[in-house]
Amino acid sequence: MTKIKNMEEFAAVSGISRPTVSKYFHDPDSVRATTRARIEEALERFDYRPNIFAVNQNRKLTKNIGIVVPYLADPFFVEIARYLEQSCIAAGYRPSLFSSHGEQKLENEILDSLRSLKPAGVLLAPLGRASDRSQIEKFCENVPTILFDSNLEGLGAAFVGSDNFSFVSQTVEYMTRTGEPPSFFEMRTPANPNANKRRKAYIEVMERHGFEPHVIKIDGEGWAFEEIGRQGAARVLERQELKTNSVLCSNDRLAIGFLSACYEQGIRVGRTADCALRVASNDGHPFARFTCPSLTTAAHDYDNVAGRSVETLFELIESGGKFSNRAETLFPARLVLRESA
Amino acid sequence: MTKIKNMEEFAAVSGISRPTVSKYFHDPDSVRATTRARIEEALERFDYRPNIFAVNQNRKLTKNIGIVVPYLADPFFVEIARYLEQSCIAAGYRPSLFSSHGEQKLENEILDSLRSLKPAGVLLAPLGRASDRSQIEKFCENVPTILFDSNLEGLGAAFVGSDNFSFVSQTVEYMTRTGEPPSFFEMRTPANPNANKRRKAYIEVMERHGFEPHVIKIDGEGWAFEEIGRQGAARVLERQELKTNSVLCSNDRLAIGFLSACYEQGIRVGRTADCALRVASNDGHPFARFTCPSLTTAAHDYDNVAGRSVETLFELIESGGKFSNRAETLFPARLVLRESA
DNA sequence: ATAAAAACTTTACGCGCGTTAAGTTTTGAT
DNA sequence: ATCAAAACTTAACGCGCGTAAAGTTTTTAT
Repeated sequence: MTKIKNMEEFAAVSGISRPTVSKYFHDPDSVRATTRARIEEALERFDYRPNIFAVNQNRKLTKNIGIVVPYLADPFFVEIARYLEQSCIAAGYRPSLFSSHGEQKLENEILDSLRSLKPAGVLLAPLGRASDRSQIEKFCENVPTILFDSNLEGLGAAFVGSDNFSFVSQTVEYMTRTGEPPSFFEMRTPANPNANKRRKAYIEVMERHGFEPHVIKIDGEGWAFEEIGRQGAARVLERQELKTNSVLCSNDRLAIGFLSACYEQGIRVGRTADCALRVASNDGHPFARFTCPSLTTAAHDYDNVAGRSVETLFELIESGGKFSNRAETLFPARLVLRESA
Repeated sequence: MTKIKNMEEFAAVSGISRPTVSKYFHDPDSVRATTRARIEEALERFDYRPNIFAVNQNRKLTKNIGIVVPYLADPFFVEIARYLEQSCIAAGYRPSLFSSHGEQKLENEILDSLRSLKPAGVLLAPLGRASDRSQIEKFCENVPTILFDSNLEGLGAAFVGSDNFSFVSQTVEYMTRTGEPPSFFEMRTPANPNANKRRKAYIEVMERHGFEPHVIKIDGEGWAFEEIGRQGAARVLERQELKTNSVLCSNDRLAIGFLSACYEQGIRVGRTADCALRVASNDGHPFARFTCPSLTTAAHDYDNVAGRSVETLFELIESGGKFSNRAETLFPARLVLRESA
């Protein structure tokens, strides 16, 4: 069996002309059934596939899709990325995964190298506060981009994410209904715009129920949320800054740190009578099941956020890269009751 | 300012001929200093960069490097991947990150799509037991590949990983020195060859110290180690199958599940007198700091494993893709003492 | 059966760059 | 100043494929 070097040779052994073979690889349904059969039969005898570099050089639009997440060490983004990758592959695209690892410089570099990939579209979960807004703006002008998870107002052709109000209202209402109203535990300078929306939602829901909001802001920079949460919680607990026996953490990774601090100080967390504190949180982190105690949390609707993101991107690509108006789709959270609250 | 379309135009505005410009982009030091200066000056005035598809089509060897990990939801691999990515970029290569997500089908697909990327080299952490050995073998014949983390005997040009004996001997010796000898807690059918080496090391070290080894094998398939560990531990604890008050988990993710089960059953874990059980583990998982109690573990030497892997790959690339013999480099573990043991 | 439409074939050019060959200029050592 | 080596320039071909144009065959509709 001779090695097939290029489409010319493959066309020869399949008995079909090269332009038709080229058409087939672009879209198998664009050729006659009998032709398709002959090509596919040849495809089984010889393992040929078009040189993607040559293909991408000559097509105006590649089949590449960029997936950018801010922090891959967060299993939440890994989950989302996995779903996005597979949806892209299923639709015949070639996804490439990138993580900004929490750094603006890296995010910019990724956008830069993404540009040269001439992608059909990009799914971008930006860093948020640390993002270089002007760079992302420029990027979105040239490349069809859907923002997800973290919304940068006005940027990208559309945004798909979670409804932060839904997260917080569910957790706050659950906690107040079954116990004392919670304090809100967050970073002083959150990395992510979702955090601000969650704080606002907390205040609004608390006031609506006639409770006085109590926001605890802890110091810390960067994306090492667990450690920041642990140290912040340690201080808060030592100084007894909690007004009630109930805490709502802005996100699960802070909560993981919080629970760690509680354990270290011998403070028993849970909803049972023998516990001194209840802790709930937001995100539905994959590890929330394994904290001690297991973490009550309002979970992202992973499947819908990821699914809608790719759907929207495909629509965008088919629309030629532009939408007439920028839609924002928000999915509500699903409250997951566990032992911590 | 006119837009530069291709190298021809860029050569024109820089006043240098296209072949020389091409040479510059291949290696800036290969042209005369004055020439380099003129090109770089033009580079500042116009933002041009070579079309990577055209470049890759024509170069025998691309500057692409594939990084494949078995399970990205494990932050351990994210850490390694981050280091590998940055080393590749620093060396002028373009890394692409892939995760097999624990599935053989995906691992094979990744190798397949990697082939068409014509990479200069690949850093592959295989699934292990779930890997399709023959597929990986074929792949390694055609693409310069360094295996890391998980060794498949004889495959790849070299292997870089951790010395499992060092992990287990340190943890076992520490535990026996400061308390009772541990039972070994692992999956009956581990996903990874490292697990087997750890078991063997456990048995050897125990026997060397005159203790009877006690291996506890729990059921469970797949890569959801935390949940497998939790359920397995729950059974073990209920049936009181432990011979001593001391457990060594094969890896940190199992240990996270183990600690979770202990907490659920009200079993206090730690090295202090008021604790019923000591639990240690292996890997140095980024979350091990935040378990309750914090997890004593033998940590991978991340930096060295990652650093040596890329170094070896670069050597391999420079050697033309073949080594005369297949070296296996193992780095010892670093024992991290925390509260759990 | 017949004509129009659809799908195909052949031919040929272009994409952007790597690379080579032959000739020219610059460099640096003597 | 002299000359060989080094670095450059011009010219040209090739990579593998997209794609367009013109002509031919097959399909579909009437």
